[in-house]
Amino acid sequence: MHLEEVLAENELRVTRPRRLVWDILRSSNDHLTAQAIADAVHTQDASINVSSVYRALTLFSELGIARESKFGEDGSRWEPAHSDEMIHLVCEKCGTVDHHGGQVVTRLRDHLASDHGFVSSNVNVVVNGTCSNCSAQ
Amino acid sequence: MHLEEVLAENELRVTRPRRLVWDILRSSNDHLTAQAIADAVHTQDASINVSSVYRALTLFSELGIARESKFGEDGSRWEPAHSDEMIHLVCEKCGTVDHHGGQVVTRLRDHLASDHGFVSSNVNVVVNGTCSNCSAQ
DNA sequence: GTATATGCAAACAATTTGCACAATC
DNA sequence: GATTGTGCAAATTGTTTGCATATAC
Repeated sequence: MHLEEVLAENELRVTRPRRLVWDILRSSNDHLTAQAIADAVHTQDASINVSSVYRALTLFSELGIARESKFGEDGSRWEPAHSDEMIHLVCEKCGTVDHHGGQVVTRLRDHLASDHGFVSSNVNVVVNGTCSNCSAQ
Repeated sequence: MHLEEVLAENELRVTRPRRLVWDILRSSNDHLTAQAIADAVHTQDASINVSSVYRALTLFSELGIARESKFGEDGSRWEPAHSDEMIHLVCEKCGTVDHHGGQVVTRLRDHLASDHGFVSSNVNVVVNGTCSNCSAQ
């Protein structure tokens, strides 16, 4: 997916802050906080402000190309919007956040729609627990 | 479940703030924000401070009798910890938050444990979308 | 009576906003 | 060149904390 296109389609401009935020979002497979993104942006261009990072993230979310999840400490986490929704597995021991897409979410959506008439636009699953690594010890 | 017992078991004291916060949590079937709880507490005893509300909620969560969920605006939401975990259905049109317990969560936990070795302690599912009422219009 | 909890006010942290200037199209 | 986006600094909002006092046991 090209940022340029999405922005152009909506008559929005391609700016350096937006470019950098997007590249960082895409290249990381973690769920980054706005602050972490801002820090990463900063290593490439120290003149870019946190508020621009927030504005970019909010915009991307409205455009449907990024998603916000709330879990853990330190505020919201951000990730590029994948076509299949993600389950976040947060290990309480080592702190690792793993993701895990798949049919579980799809089945949940189907179930809610058919049996409860609830049409879901956005599913957010956060599971706290102990990952297999830490269980083994 | 009696607050008294749980507190006594842990050699903690039954105080007016804790009593009121607990009663409000139990009597509401909404997911209340700390502020909403503080407001409700205030109608009964205006001398009770927000910080005591936060302290009570944090304590209840540590004791396993309350649960924190992060969704929507205005910070975390709180509810009494039910034996079966809840799915939160947040309607984007009317703002209603419905809950919906059941096997979906249980099945998810089983799946994660058996197929991925992830032992879940706490599952939090937030689904945004349109409720049946609003879809009908 | 003693330890634990509280109220208060101040500190913190995440996020938002108004505005003059800068950069994109 | 017009308009949209940015940096900055200040405002907001949710939450936490240190400390002297009050309260439950």
